[in-house]
Amino acid sequence: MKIASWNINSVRFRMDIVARFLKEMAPDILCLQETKAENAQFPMDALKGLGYPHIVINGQKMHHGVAILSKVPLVEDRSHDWQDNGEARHIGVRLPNGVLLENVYVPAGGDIPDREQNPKFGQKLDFLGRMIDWSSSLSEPTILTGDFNIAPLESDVWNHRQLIDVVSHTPIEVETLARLQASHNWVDLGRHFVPAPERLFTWWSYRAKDWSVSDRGRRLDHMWASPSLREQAVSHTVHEACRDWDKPSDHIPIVTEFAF
DNA sequence: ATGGCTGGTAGAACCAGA
Repeated sequence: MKIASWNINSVRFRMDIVARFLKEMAPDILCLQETKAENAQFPMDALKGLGYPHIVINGQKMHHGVAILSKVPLVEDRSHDWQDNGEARHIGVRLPNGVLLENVYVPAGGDIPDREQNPKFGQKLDFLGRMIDWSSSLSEPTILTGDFNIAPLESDVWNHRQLIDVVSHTPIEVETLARLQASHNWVDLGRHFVPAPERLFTWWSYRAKDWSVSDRGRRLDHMWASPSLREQAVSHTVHEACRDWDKPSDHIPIVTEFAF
């Protein structure tokens, strides 16, 4: 089973590349973040028509929003409000084999890496704190994927020294993400298959003149699994070509294949 | 030269992303 995750930055605006990705890569499941659509606006029929009849969504007006598209039945869908303000940033399901799949969109955290000056940064850390509480009591095999908005390792950014004070790579964020990882001994499948310090990015700013020439990327999107699932993960790939498709997202899709 | 852009929404000299 191939499970993909992609911050799509508006699912309606990017239906063409979503369709292209589903046709070319044919994942069994695609987790989307930043769908930017209310539930009533979600392109349900078009996506079902592409061979993904099982769809769960958690959307809101204008911002955020997550969804899971699947070829296989999904059960027990529910969402956690780790942001504690009603924002649509999580949806989770159980797969036919019993494995839990959790799709999360961690808040970006604003510009200034300081709780006092920038409440959004505090919200981001608090969001992760609630995830740690949840993760610490997990007892079932689980896949946690999505846009974590943190690049934890030095080799997860184009320049560690230049980004050390930039939100997404600051020490407090990296430490907090490490506590989340330790709370369930999560396996970081990206680095399981592409060990540091090999280059591995999933996001490039829209502002670069040519994203691939400057290559100022960060690894913000992740696929984590419970330790009991480690041996069932068979590959992990990121699809940089999608960053050059028409009207691209600033994130690229990541795909993990599991032997189930 | 990490903001130089982007989408959604309103109809902004906007907001948020990261």
